[in-house]
Amino acid sequence: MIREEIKKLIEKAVKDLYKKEIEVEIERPAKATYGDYSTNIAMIFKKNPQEIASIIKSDILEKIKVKNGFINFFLSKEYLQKQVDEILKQGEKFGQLNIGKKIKTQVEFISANPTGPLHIGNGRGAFFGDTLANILKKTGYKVTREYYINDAKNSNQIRELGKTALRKGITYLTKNLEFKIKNLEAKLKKISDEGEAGYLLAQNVQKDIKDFIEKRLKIKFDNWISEEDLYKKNKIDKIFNWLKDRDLIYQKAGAWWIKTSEFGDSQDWVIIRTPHQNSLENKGGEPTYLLSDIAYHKDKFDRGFQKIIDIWGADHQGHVSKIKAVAKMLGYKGDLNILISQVVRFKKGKISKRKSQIITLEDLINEVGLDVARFLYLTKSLNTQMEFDLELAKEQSEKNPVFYVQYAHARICSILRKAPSKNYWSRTSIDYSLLNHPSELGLIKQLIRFPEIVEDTAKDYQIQRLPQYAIDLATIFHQFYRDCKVLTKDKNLREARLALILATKIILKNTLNLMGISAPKRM
RNA sequence: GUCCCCGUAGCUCAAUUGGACAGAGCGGCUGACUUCUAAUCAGCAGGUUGUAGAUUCAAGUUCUACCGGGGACACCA
Repeated sequence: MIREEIKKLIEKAVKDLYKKEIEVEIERPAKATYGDYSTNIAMIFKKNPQEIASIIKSDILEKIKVKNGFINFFLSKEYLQKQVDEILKQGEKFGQLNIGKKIKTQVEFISANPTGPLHIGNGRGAFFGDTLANILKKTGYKVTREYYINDAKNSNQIRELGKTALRKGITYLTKNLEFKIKNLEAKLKKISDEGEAGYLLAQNVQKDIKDFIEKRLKIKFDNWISEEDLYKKNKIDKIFNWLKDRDLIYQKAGAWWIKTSEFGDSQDWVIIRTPHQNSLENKGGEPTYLLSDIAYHKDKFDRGFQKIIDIWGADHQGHVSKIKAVAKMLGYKGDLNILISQVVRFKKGKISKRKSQIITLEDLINEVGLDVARFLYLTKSLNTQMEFDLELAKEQSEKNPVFYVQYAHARICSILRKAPSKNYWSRTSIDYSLLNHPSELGLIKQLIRFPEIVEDTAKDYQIQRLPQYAIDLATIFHQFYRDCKVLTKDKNLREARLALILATKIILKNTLNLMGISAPKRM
């Protein structure tokens, strides 16, 4: 990557001049006129930028200029022209990095309760998680996508669902569930336990969720982990004993508490409730959600994931410090990231009254399509509270920037279809030095940013950078389209430009692929 | 009351994690289709970044105090 090369040049210059080993940050200047890359190193270390600039020499650089204390670098034409060939040579692999070094990585996301269909809030974790997993894979991590199903028979939500199934309550009653309960009527008649009934119904709901995720959202999970399974496999008992043996839990007022306060959390928490007086069980009360989640995380750690990313909804925010403390307690040495996606809110007073109050993710997809939905979510930082109403989404879908990006791709395909000779892919015969127009060079500069975008995003998880890059690339391509006719009579120029748009097509498609958005050939 | 997130153009959101003149889309207003796709391009208008201080070469970004919005503070999950 060019950024790396420039970084090394400066570090060497600083070392030669001041005998100091330092880590240099390379940035993109705010304005293209300042240069292609820049560094603020002189300001930080209070040195003369001109002095540093003057001893840097490289044939990838056309010139170096100092302005406002920044050292600005301008890439040479020859270097840029060569990059087109590089992109064609690497094809889809361009931008593939190895910063992950095949580290076993898990991204856990969505993990919605199996009590009803996914809602628009779930969409956020869904698209974010899927895209992040794509990026981590692209940067050399060995990624597993995982979905955790909260289907424990003894949990409140499943028992409540059971009540609904047994017609003892209306907590979760919706038309959809009503229908399912009717279908299960025969089986439910033989069940009296709420947990069992809830579990049966939950499995049915979960099947729909899974279908929806795979077929409509086009997200493919590697693992679907059931909480109830953790119970069946005695993982809850095991972790309890494990903690007890190590004196990490204690009994107080009839309940069992875990010593999270000794590992960075603000307090200790209950993991086994006080048994009820009339409880038939004598081994103690029921485990809380925290204990099964500890068991689940222990399971993750034991499976050897060195990097774990949990993506949770805002309502789980209070759970973060607990699990972080638990990770320390269990001696996890890997990199545990817990990302909280802020709420997706409806604009007040604009929800249509005729329909049901809950708008599902499926409603949204039906209304605007998957590509628009994904783009709509991905452009916003996870920390932003999204304001949402279906009207706005529909309105935005017609004028959505995703079409702008896809249109650039379709345009390229159209030109390629009309190209008279089909031998533009024989790279060796192309004279790249003909790509001299500012719009051509500008396009190449944007193309070679792609690996940087991927790298930065793999490091800071700021996914919104991706759609932004796609829009910028489309804009620069459209400008090129305006300025430079590809299918000219001059064969050499034509083929050089065909090579350039082919490279653009590769990068556009790569970017869209990472976001899980289609790259249409015609529009 | 304590903790977390947020407050940026009329609206929805960005801003390379402390950098250069705060940028996109939508909406508004002007222009450009005999052309490789006008789902495009060129241009104009729109801002005291919630308020007040502090830190420094440099603050939308860090710190403090307020104001406002949301979320979390269970022997729920």
